[in-house]
Amino acid sequence: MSVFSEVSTTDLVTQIARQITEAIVTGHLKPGERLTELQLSREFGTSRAPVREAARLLESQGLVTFSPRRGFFVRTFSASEMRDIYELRIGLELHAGCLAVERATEADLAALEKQLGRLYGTAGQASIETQIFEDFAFHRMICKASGNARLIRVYDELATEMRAGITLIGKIYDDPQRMAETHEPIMEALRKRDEEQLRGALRYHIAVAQDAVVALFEELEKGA
Amino acid sequence: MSVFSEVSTTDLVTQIARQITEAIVTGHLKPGERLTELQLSREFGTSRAPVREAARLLESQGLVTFSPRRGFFVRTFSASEMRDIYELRIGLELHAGCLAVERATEADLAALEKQLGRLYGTAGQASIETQIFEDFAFHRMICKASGNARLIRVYDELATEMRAGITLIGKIYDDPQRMAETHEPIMEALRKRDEEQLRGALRYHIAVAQDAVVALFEELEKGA
DNA sequence: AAAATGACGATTGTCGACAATTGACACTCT
DNA sequence: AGAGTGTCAATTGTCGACAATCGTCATTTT
Repeated sequence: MSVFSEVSTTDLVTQIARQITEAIVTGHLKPGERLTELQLSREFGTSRAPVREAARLLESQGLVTFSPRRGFFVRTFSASEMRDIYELRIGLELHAGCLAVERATEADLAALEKQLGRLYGTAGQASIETQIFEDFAFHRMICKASGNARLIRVYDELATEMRAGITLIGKIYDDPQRMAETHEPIMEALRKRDEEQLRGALRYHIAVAQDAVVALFEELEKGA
Repeated sequence: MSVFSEVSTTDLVTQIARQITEAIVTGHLKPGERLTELQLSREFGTSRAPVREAARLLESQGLVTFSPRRGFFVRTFSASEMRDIYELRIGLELHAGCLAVERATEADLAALEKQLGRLYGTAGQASIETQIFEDFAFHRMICKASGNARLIRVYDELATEMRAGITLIGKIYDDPQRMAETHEPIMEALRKRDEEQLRGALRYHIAVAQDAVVALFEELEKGA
């Protein structure tokens, strides 16, 4: 048994992709903004090649768009795209929930309870980014409890898009305390392992978020 | 109005990615096989750069895996991964079906009927690749009828993985005629726009396929 | 003979360079 | 002035090259 931990071999491409992703979901890079390869490569202190590969990764992940001979741009989300994303999320998360009802271990449930506590903890003090992060973490744990690795991958992609969209408009969580409370019906259904109740609770919870986000995006489009 | 059709500007990367994908799903490139950049670039008559970018695309799509300093390999599927893929497909397609029940136009339904006819048409004469293709086309049309573009993107990714897996083992559709017939309950539910019946029919249909594929993969793993 | 070591070929990681293309601006002509 | 045209800087597409690294196989050591 080795006493040494592995030396990090994360290649440049992955590192760059991560940094760009972070910049996008935190709103540091704004939708529609152009990603100039040369400029980025200079900032990262690398050549253009790794930047291009990283950008391609993000493209297939839907975070940036690519136009031949014109380059990469931070993806813009329309209201209808956001509607689609949330609609897909409903299907995905309800499915995950049903699986979780059958498969979740006691440890999974305990972790969820703990995460719910963290949600309450964010009320009043944490930044909005932290609130968003913890909220997503809760829902991700439900997907995790489904035991389906492929499902989580899709969910993570969706989550990234949602975060990018939400950060864009900022104002979603007007009341953190209330935000945490709306998760209670979900947690309760999970405790009871009641599939039908969980489906209902999740569907309602996500639909509310969908309505809010879509409405904001429609507002945004009207203004533009 | 222009009389000229657009000149194809598909860049090298996309072309290469398509060709590699095709080679994988048709079994021309076998799982676990190494993708040597230099060799591929010579075959395509390009340099390594576009090949690398294409490979990265396929990686995030899950068709190839990437190991730093070792290169790209055609993805191998385990039985449990296949189970996850089909399990996710169930969630996805049932959700799509429910949406389709509400939203499908008469034209959508007519197209589905036509596609069902094509399924019968493949019986007896078409190659197994054609049968698989037409089968997937039918299910894709259900997703299309959901009107959710994001959902289709995920479905297409899953379909690619399923095709890659199925081609690997080859023998799934032992009786094309019967394969076509098993789609009848689905079509019937769509005609009646009966959500519950559609969910049941789809779930059963896909679960049968899942059982067959997973069993074959488990067989394969035992042998190896 | 088995295990450890060393060297070599093959392959990837990254870079800088050059041609091709784009978009914007200035210019011309009517 | 307005439409069209030409020019130019900025940027992308692609390439070939070189260093770093990995796997393999022969060699040495115990």
